[in-house]
Amino acid sequence: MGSSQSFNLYNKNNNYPFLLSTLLNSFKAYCIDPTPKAYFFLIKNLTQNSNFQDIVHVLNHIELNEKFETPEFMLMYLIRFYGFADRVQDAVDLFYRIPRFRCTPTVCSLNLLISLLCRNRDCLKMVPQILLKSRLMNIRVEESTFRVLIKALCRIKRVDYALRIVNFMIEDGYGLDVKACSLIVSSLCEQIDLSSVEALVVWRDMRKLGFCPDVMDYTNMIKFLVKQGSGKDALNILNQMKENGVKPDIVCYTIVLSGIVAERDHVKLDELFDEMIVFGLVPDVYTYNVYINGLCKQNKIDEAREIVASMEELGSKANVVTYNTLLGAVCSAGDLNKARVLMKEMRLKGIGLNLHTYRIMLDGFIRKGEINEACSLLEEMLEKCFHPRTSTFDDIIFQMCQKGLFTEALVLMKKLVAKSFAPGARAWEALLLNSGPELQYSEATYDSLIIPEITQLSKLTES
DNA sequence: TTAGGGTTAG
Repeated sequence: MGSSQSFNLYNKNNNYPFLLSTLLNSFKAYCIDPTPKAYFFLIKNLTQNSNFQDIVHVLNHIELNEKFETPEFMLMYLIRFYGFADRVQDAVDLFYRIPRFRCTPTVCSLNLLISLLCRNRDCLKMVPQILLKSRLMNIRVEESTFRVLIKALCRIKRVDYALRIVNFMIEDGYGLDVKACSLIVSSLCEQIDLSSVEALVVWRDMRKLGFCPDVMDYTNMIKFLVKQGSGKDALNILNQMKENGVKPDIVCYTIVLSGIVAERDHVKLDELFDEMIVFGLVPDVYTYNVYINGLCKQNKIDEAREIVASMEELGSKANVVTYNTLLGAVCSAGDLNKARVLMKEMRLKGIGLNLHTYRIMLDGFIRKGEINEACSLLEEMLEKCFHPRTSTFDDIIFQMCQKGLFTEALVLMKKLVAKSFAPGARAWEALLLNSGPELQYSEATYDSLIIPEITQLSKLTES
């Protein structure tokens, strides 16, 4: 589109695109040569309008008709532009062509090109070739280049290769790249297939290479281990940290504590919490939430409530997570009265209920067969545009039908379908099974409610 | 030296 437009604007005398000939003419009028800056202005204008064709003309012109050394940043600007416009081949071609603009390419262009190629799995294959060719172009590869590669390898989940590059760098006399090591640790959490054992090997190898992790590195490592369910390993890393004179902070402790809670090591939980206090760290709402969760897992709900009271006295306000934790415990203990009190408390404190609050409460009410409350909660939830689980609909409708609340169940069903929610087979089955003659609803109800409902549902499930 | 990084949920 842009090309046909610019074609009309071509100057008939010199066959240059309009903007280029305008630039050349205005400089000619003052009897001076166009400067690289002027070309850069032109190029920026053309990229803003994605005028690819005219860019080609301008580049050809600079290459063939100008004498100045083109500043590298100008060409880098274009390489980046091509990269982000998904014209990777153009970016690569321009990179190889840099010397023809009387410009000496540096590692900056190389790093830029590699980072662009690393954005895409297919383009990544071009990287080795580029690295080889860049040597012929006399570009000196730097630590920064390796870092770009390491980042890319971490992103495509090849920590092993990333670590190999770290090793190559050391063999090549670059020394240990601390930033690269940090990069590797911080990418651990995104490595889905990596086991905690493998991660610990990577960690140990880097330590052997002389890597001195900082708080952030330790925290990332601990986070990974906890995520993998290795709370004990996380605790070991915390101890390593202390031995190495790096002070764990509240975030660090909070993550380890959550790992300990997950392992249900309640003795250790108390020990570590106390240790943290002794070290002078002040727990915040995150820490308290983890601790409260630990207490709830032990069914110590009253103790948990005491903690909530005391944490508020100490200045950290309970939040929706605190209450969801308590509600979850109370509901699974089947103590709906306590749950009702807690909900009231939340509303009084102005703590907004979130998706999880509703899900926890609904599960609690449904399990106890409190269908009326479940229904009004469901309505409230839908008004706030939170999505209940399909099984929740099914449970409610199933129980309504069992209690003979057939008409109510149909009304609810209608509401749900109108909101494009698709209840599961169990809900429909319950409705249909209850539509026997003993329930004595009219044929008109059947025709006006059930049939259209089923028709709509089948459409929903098809799409 | 600073921030960043952290909490619940079948």
